[in-house]
Amino acid sequence: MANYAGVIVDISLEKLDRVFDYKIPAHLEEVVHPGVPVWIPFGMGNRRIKGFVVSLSDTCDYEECRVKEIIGICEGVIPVEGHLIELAAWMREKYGCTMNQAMKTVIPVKNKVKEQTKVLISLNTDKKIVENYINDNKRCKARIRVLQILTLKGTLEKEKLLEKAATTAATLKELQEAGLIILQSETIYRLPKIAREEKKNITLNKEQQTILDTFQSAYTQGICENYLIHGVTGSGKTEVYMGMLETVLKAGKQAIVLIPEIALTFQTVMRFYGRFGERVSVMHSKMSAGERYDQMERAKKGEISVMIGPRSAVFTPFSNLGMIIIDEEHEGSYKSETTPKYHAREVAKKRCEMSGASLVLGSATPSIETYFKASCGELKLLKLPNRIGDSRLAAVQVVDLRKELKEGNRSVISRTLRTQMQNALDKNQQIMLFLNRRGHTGFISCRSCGHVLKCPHCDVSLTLHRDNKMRCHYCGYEQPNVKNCPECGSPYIGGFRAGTQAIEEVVKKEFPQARILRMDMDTTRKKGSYEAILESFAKKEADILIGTQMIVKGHDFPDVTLVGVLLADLSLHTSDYMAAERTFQLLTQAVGRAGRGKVPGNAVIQTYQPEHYAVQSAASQNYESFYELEIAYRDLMSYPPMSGMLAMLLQAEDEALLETEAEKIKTSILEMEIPLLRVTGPTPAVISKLSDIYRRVIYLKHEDTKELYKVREMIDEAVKCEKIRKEIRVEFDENPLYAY
DNA sequence: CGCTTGCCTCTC
DNA sequence: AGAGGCAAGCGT
Repeated sequence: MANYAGVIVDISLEKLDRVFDYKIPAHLEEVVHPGVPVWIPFGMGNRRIKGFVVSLSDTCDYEECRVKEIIGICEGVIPVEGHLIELAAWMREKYGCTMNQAMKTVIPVKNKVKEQTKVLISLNTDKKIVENYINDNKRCKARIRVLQILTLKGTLEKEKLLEKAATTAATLKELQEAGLIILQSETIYRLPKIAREEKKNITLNKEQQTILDTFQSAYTQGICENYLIHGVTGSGKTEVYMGMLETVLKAGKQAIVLIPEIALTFQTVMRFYGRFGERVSVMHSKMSAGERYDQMERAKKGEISVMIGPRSAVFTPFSNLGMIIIDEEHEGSYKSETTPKYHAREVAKKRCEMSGASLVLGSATPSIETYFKASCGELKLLKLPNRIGDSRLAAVQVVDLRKELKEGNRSVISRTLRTQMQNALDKNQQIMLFLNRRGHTGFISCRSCGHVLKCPHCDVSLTLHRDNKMRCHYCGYEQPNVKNCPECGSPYIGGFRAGTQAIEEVVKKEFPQARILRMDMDTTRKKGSYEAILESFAKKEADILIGTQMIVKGHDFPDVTLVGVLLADLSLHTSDYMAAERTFQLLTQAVGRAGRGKVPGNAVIQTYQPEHYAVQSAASQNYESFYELEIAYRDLMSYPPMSGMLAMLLQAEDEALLETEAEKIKTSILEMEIPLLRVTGPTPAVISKLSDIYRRVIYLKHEDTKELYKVREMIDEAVKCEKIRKEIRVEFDENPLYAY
């Protein structure tokens, strides 16, 4: 029996980021294991602090007489088994955070958060009594409206009912007192109980079945492989996931399904729920910590076998994990923005490795990194090249906006797009217009020839700053702004200013008879409005939906036959190396929205750079051709995945100090004399000043990520022994998704 | 001369 | 993080 426990204290501080030994009192011997949260006396005052047991031992390396005893087990925190502790240790190494930070990400902690509930209202009596009541109380118009709606719809949410009946809570109270309706509170995350009718036998097509067979035969032989399912939009990946899940569940194991944003794929969730019923649980991204905790607890207790959720669901404490599925694996939301800046894909891979589970990645547009791994054989590539049923991929046309301008059309809508829109409207079909705007990173491009000003050293777009200078955010290169295009001399060169509002106005003017919905940050600010807009569009209450990225994902609209991408260039020139990849993904997903039903779809991509390979490959829906060109670019420029990249963000209030210290840090890195290490910067970050704190970035590149970790270690050490002024805050990010 | 005040150290 | 230790700062 172990006498001592190694404990990590719940204080996120580098100096305390180590294991402390504690005695295990006899009465706790049975319950103290690695992963168990405990109360411990800490410091001179013996204040009661939370800690996590990470190891057990018979001896201790510390003066026996000074070792204190564990007070007790900490309730309200789910203890996890050793695997997750190991995972936390791995995260500490990989992402350079403290053990405590890693533990906190891995272990679900209960916070006292007010329980979010919604009130459901339904009729209490049979229709006769209601009818009588209506007849007896003809004057009470509001009450009658409420009753009529309820007779029609059954159960409704309080807010919705009030809105529909155009009345207030007072009416409901009176009805409740009269005993005609019942109000019941329900925790908001609980999914509506839906009929299991969806459990109809789904027949897989040949391609789907082949993939499933491959998986099954390996799985039943106990071989756990990692897979990438590359399936075009609408190829029925979800059905394959379901088949795989069934195999895993049959083997008595549990599975985690990661999806980018729960709200976006509500339909998908319902399908899983319909098929596996009570064994499934869901974690909302909007769920409170307490609600997430409840779900985690259910998982720990073994009440459920499948957890569906966003990136944090990767830590679901299943003890017998058989598989992790990551749907839309290319999505950026799988990477955490806060320390530890982990990528769910990497964590999932590690977790699968540890518990002998299979990893299944799926996407229509896999990230370059993943596809690269697949081509190296690290992942087994499975393909679904065709859509299911008789729906076909949309026919895509690329419109050259330079030509359009030359021929006198200065509208945001090209003549081709206008004609197609008119066609669709005439046929009573729906249209989606998509503006792939991302931030206002002010790149400069030529309207005449499409030329974009780029950094001669880094091959990313230069960004225009207020001082009218153009800068590269990787290396700090700068040059004055230009008046004429350096390629063709045209004066029509400048930045873009386009918003969904402006476009809505243009469309209104051109198609006054069409009903238009707009979806962007402004119109979706209010809670629930996001779903409301999509629902309204699905019900065909509008002909045209105009929106940003958010309209591309999830949700099938079978009546959408035309998709227009208004300005493909917008995402093409965000100033980082992933711009082309992101553009290709967005365009492919956008184009994939068209023709999901029986009528074949059309798509129009408008751009000033029709020859760009991201545009070309998206138009021809050819992932492989895009990949080949993109990986060559990454290779040439030593960007990930061909090389490891580490962003180092330096922040301070004093700009001058920051500048000198940043230079010093760079020098000290260079003094390490790591062969083949490339260091760029320091350069002002994209957001060079944030709430009065100045920001500089240094980028490090090396083929071997271990060399980059060495640099990080050196800097961490320098921070610890204050070789780096403590006014400077240092933060690291491995393979950053966006430029800092 | 003694008491407040702010930095430094240590925490099993 | 937070409590105790210790030396510089200030008031009687």
